[in-house]
Amino acid sequence: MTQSVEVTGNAGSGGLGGSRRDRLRAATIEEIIATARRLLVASGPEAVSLRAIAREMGMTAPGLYRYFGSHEDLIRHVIAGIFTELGADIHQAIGAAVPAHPVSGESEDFIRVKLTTKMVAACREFRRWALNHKAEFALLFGVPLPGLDDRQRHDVAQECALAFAGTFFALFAELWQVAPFAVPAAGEIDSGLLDQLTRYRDGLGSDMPAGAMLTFLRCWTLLYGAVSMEVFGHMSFALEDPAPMFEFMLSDLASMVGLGYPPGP
Amino acid sequence: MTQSVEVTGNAGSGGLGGSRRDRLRAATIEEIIATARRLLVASGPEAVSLRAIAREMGMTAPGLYRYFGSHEDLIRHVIAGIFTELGADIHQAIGAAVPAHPVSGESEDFIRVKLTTKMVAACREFRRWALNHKAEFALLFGVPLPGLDDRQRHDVAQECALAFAGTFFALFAELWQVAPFAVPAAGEIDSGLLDQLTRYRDGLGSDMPAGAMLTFLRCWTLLYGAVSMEVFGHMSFALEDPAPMFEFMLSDLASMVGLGYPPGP
DNA sequence: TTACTCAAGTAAACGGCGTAAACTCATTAC
DNA sequence: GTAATGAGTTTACGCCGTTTACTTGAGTAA
Repeated sequence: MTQSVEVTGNAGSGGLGGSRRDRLRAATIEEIIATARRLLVASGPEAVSLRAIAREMGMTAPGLYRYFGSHEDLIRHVIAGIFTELGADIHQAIGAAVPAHPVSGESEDFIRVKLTTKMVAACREFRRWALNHKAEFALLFGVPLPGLDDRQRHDVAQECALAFAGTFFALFAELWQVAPFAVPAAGEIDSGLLDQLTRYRDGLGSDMPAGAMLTFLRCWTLLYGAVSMEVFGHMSFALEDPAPMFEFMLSDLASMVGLGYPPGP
Repeated sequence: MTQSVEVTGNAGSGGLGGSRRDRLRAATIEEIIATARRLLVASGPEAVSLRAIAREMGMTAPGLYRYFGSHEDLIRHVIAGIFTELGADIHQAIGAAVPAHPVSGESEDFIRVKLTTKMVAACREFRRWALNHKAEFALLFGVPLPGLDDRQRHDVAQECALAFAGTFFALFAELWQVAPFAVPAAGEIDSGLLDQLTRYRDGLGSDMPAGAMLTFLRCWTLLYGAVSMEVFGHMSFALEDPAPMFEFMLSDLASMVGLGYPPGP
């Protein structure tokens, strides 16, 4: 599932090649982000310094302030790019899981199986990507940059994060439309929570019941927990290889959306 | 549930008081760790520099190398201390949730309710502590220090993390012993996973079935996911106040161990 | 008492970091 | 032809972890 959107060295440098650019052309935001990304992948988060990026591009650190207001601002753009790429990657994985075009008149059971396959593929791809891109995953889903306390303001990264969530949500919504499953009734949900879920749903322009939104978040929590623990090594106190545990968790997840045990990988 | 084990300024300084110590007495490892901890709480993770710690103690940074091999080594000891404190804190919360001493001849239902209460109290306290100690939580449960790739070696922090897990596990084991619940049968579990679970169980000296160990880890994954997402602000894309969602997740968790909907907070 | 040892530091330095201010210089606009 | 501007550079400041070499005071053996 590793596709062309994934990071490639010096993306967009237009044939200049090599790590040092001549001084005939100005740098572009995209080049800077790509360079930062390359450093991140190659040498980890602490290697992504303004000085290192500038060095890699054959310029000096203060020059980067023409393009970004601060180091954090630059990193935020890197994050935004990674979110977008991850979304596309998972989107493609979903498509690749069910290669055949839909045929009108398919049985409901068949559609259900196809959706199960898609869902499972999306989750597996999320884990696979995370394990293959630990530094990037940590940047997106680990401790946030701006400090733990401040509210997130409108921000490139937040925007792309929302778009990424949309990738999963679209699949979930499709599943709900085609093969509705049991979700908590509105009466079972705390009224404050119900309000928030309704707002969230309306913001997404969906018409699913609040209980379905809740189930979406429950699924996401479970998926996030399992993948984060594995990537960050917080599961290793118990399991040396968490892969089969992830598969088991997928069945928990599938049962939450009324699907059977997922097919093997 | 905030108790005496929580961080207090200049813990263990033996009446010296103030931030500058005179040079009549050597520093102790405990003092250094406590100072680092105070900086962490007061000013966040990036404020915990050797220079800042030393400054706070009225000495210079290289002097700390008498006590720790590196900055990372020091932080690891800080982490170990926080794990221990968190374990004690949750242990106390469990005790406080069911204050009465056990009476022989209690009905099984009553015991069950008591255990539900304990379990829920432990989970709630974990969340409460995490939200009140975000920087510390991030250090324990966020992106690990040594980089994402290297295997964890035998280490103070890992040791204390294991002990911390024991706090939850003891409760889980008690629950299982007193009121066994349905767990996946050995036949339903992937054989590789089964092996790992058995090893993990044996390492803990327990005699629960592997399926119960699996359920323990499923519960922990869910709890970790919910709390991490909230503390790190990764839930705010959907919910402004994740508290009622956490309560709902507690009911998911309770049903996994055969308990009813938990009583309100 | 004196000499020796050694733990517990300090001082200075190295290279790296984010960032600010002032300056350079080629391209463009008029 | 000249002024303005974009895209940098130089220099500097104050942080950081870490290393090396030096100091100092307490304890100890003779």
